[in-house]
Amino acid sequence: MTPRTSAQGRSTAIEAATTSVEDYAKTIYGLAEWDGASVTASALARTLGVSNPSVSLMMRKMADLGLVEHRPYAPIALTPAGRQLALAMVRRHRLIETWLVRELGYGWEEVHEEAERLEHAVSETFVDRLDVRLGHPRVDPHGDPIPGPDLQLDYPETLLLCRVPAAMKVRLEQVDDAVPDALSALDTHRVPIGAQVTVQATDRGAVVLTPLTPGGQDSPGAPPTQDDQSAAAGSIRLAHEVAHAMRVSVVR
Amino acid sequence: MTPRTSAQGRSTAIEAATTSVEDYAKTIYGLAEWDGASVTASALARTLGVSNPSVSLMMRKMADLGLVEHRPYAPIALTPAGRQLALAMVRRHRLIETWLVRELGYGWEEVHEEAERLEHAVSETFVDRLDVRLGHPRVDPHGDPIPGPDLQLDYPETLLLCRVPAAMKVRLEQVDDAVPDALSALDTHRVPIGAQVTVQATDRGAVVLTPLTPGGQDSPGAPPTQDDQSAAAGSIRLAHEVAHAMRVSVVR
DNA sequence: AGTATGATTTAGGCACACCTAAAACTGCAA
DNA sequence: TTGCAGTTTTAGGTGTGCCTAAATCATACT
Repeated sequence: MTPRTSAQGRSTAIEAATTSVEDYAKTIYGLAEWDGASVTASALARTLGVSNPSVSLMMRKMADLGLVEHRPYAPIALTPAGRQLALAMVRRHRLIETWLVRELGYGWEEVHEEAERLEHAVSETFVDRLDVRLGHPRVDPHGDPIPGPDLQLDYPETLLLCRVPAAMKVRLEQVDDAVPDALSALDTHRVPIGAQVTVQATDRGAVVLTPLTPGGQDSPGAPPTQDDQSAAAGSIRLAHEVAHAMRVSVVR
Repeated sequence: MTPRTSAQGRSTAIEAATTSVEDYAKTIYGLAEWDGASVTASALARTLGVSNPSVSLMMRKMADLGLVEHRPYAPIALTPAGRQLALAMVRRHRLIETWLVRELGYGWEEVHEEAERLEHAVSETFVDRLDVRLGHPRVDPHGDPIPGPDLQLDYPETLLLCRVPAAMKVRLEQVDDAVPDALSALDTHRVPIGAQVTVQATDRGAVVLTPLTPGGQDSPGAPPTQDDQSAAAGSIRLAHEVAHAMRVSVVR
């Protein structure tokens, strides 16, 4: 897609961002935010589904644009401008997802792909009006916090579920909408965002847990399904990949 | 934008359409539909804001894709597949515009640009759900008919306003949403879609007319503005360009 | 018929974003 | 300390879509 053309070109670099640049910024931010680790070129390549050389070239370009800090062979970090861009994209993405679920009847597992395309096509005006219409939501359907119009983002203190020690009582706060397996796991075990669970055991990243708030939001008409063995036993096993896609807060 | 990737690749050429191809198809269709004339390469270039050679190259590509009929130096016509693609884009565009006006508080003069970008980003699923939510509207806020899910399009028999002979009584049916001057002319003179007018005189495409249904949909609180001279006299002059952007039906 | 005028196509380039293959660098370990 | 394995960058190439400049075609007019 061509660069975003705006009436008043205030932030130069951010206005000049192409679809690709927007995706890179968002992904760098996501990796840093989610894992709290330093972002390597190859992690970025893996996440974006492109080759390492492509990342290398793009990092040079984005460094020239003043969006990333990057000395050769060193890890990658966003500059303040880059973080601005990333947060703007996150805001778009999460508002769009909220809208798709609330008003267009999408399931929470369907919205990611659609939002991924739409976020590059909408104007600032659009985002602001959507925000008003939705009543300035603070989190999206996956529990992910939505940056405000000033791009400020406040979120509760959370841990990656895969890093929670055994025997801890926690509340499910967020799921990564880009990991379908995580979404479907929560769906099939009827564990909604906000549910409390106890971590029973951990096994090299994989997690076994028990729901405390029973049944979640079982729809009134639907009888409890008996066809799920682990749910029947009250104990759920999540693969590392899946547990890595969830964030929880500690319950005192 | 990259080609539209679909789960089941049924119509090959249509699924492989890039944003540019979609725009070309839509524009060719628009020129043919609106004017009823044969579409030349340079008219296409002018409308799309690209150079003639670009059109030439793209026509070869779209001919290879089976979307247009084009022998060198001859006018351009869509194939049935090309028409399908164009109608699908028109459907998207008009449904999105309807939604922006109805639910996001956009003015009818703001929606074109936004829809122009969104129409390339949304999925078929999105369009269908939007259609349902809006209650299967048959026309958009500019009076333009919206193709159904089967891409069938039925519209009333209309004339370009700039071709209406003098002394004829007509009803305003459609405005071209891509012509801001036409939209603002109707706004300032308070002539809504559906209004009846008499064509007073024509002057090489320019048109002078008198409203018959007075006042249009004046908002109750707003007193009739006195600051418009021609409207006060009950007689409105539209430049050719503007009159060419409107379609009317004959009132018996 | 002959030519000028405008429409159209070919030729040659540029920017973006991606790729594979090969070279260069880093840092850990024998 | 030297070597090796993995990471990262450079080199060279592809596809899309656009551009300007130059050649070609079609036609309308003298």
